Amino acid sequence: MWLTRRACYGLLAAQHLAEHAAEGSFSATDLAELYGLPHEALAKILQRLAIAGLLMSHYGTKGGYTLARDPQYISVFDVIKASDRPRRSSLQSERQQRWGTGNGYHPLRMVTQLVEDMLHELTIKDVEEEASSPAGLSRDSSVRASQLDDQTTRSH
Amino acid sequence: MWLTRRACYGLLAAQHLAEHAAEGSFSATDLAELYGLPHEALAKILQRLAIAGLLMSHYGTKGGYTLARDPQYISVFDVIKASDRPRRSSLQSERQQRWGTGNGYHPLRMVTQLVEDMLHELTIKDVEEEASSPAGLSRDSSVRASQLDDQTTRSH
DNA sequence: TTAAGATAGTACTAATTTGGTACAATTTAA
DNA sequence: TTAAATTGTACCAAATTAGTACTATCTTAA
Repeated sequence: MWLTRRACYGLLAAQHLAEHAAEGSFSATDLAELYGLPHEALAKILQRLAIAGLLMSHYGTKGGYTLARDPQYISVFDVIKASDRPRRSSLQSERQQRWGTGNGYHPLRMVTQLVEDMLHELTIKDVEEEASSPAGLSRDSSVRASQLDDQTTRSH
Repeated sequence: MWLTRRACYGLLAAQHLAEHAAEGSFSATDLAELYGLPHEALAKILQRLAIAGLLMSHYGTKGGYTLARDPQYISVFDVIKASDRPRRSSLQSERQQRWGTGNGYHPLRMVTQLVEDMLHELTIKDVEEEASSPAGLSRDSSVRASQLDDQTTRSH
């Protein structure tokens, strides 16, 4: 519905690196072949993830990318944002002033904020665990639990 | 970050109609002038919301739009979807087959599903209440609570 | 009955974003 | 030194999105 292709590539790569962390680094070529993705496009996204500090890049013949830190400390939000990064063009700023953090129009701010908070709490580890168990959505994830406790202060 | 302009317009209109429900109907012209939005563009979105059954349209000189049902029964997801509606073109279907409900690539499905579920439970009433009280995000909303209970089957 | 003001619907154009490619430079390991 | 990898930039094509114009239809009020 709303995930861009680039965000998908980024999440896919992050998830793969998390799942196969034991096997060392994977190059852009490796990942492109594994998932049938366009090589150059994927490479550019991996670069962005590396610049954002989410991946570590390794030059040279046996180089490639590995996760920069533990999957549970990499949020889905970070990956999406880094993958889609160069979205800060001329009009975007004007748009942000009117719809984003700016004044007026709170209702929209609320909606975006809510989604962003959720994506912020969701980690690559959660995604990777989900990918392993093909059943319904995550069972144990403390993710939404903690988020919930933050926002709904109801007696329980 | 991800809300389209049309979705913003739609949410804005829905929120306004919810907040000023007592004042009767508002025409596209009314809303466009109130918020400084392009008239024709807004009108088209209001039409879509009406077609989707979220708004009721009233012809004639003193016509306009009103909410079709109580704000607490209109989800943000519905409004966004109706506002952006004609997104079912050729490539979209191919894209959905690869990234959506289709096979492989679960991790992405999980993320989108999670967000959609949240937007599904979030209602215009929640948004409207938030707009009224400029404090932090909603306190009482049973929204995420129910969602949580659905998805995390942990002993409690 | 008529005119005004509103929605309904279609077609079209422009702008922006997105997806993808190409290529040169740099770095590392064998 | 050479091959294989990342880095970085520039660019193009396609798709989506935003917006405009115009006509038809309907309802109310004068």
